[in-house]
Amino acid sequence: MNIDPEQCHVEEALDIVVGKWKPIILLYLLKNGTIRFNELKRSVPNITQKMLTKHLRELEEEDIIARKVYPQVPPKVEYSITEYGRSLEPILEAMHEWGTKHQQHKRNNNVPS
Amino acid sequence: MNIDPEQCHVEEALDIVVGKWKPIILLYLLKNGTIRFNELKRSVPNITQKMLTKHLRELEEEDIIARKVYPQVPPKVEYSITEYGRSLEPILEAMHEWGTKHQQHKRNNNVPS
DNA sequence: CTGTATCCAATATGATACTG
DNA sequence: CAGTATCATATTGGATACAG
Repeated sequence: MNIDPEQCHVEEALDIVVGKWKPIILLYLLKNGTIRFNELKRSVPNITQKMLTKHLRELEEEDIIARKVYPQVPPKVEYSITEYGRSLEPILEAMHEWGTKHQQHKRNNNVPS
Repeated sequence: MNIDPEQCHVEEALDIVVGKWKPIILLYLLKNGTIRFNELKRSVPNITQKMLTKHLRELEEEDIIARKVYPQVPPKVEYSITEYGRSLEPILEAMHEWGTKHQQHKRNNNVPS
């Protein structure tokens, strides 16, 4: 470990990825490339419009995703992962793998969830 | 990307590492191996006893850190990272590196923080 | 020294109704 | 279709006092 705790930037990465629905939103965007608002809403069970909008705005603000509006009625808005946003992929994969193993670890040790 | 969003386990990993002071606590433990409660409290500026205790309990519960009590007066309690806890190190390093680059990315694009 | 307990403020999330 | 506005609840974290 060579990270100096005094000047660690783990938080900056966490800020992007933390939020009740952000990981799953990111996974859908990484998987599909481009997806419409309602399509995403249907894909993420139980998410409210408010939270979907909020998370999408935050990710857009950080240049992780792009928002494309088609000026038509009814409106059509497409979201996609940016080139830059794809740099998060290894981290999400690492967390997914660790999380999977952690579930197993807890089962092996009868740790109450 | 080959993670199925429907069965993603990113959350399980995030749960461990999310919390206002958890990353810096983990970094100190990874760096020092063993550290006493008050030493840790002094190392993490502004943290309250309540939050330090809470985070340490949560990490212990997940088998990331170990707590050793020396039955003496005044009490002495040492915290250390477990073998298993060390498996988080690559993820923290990856996030730290990504976070560092992200700060630079934002500066390059004049993104308001 | 290593905690707990209590009360309080801030933030995150949810439910629901409304709009161009 | 893709949002916004409003009100309510839940969770997180902080301040402070106290205890073995």
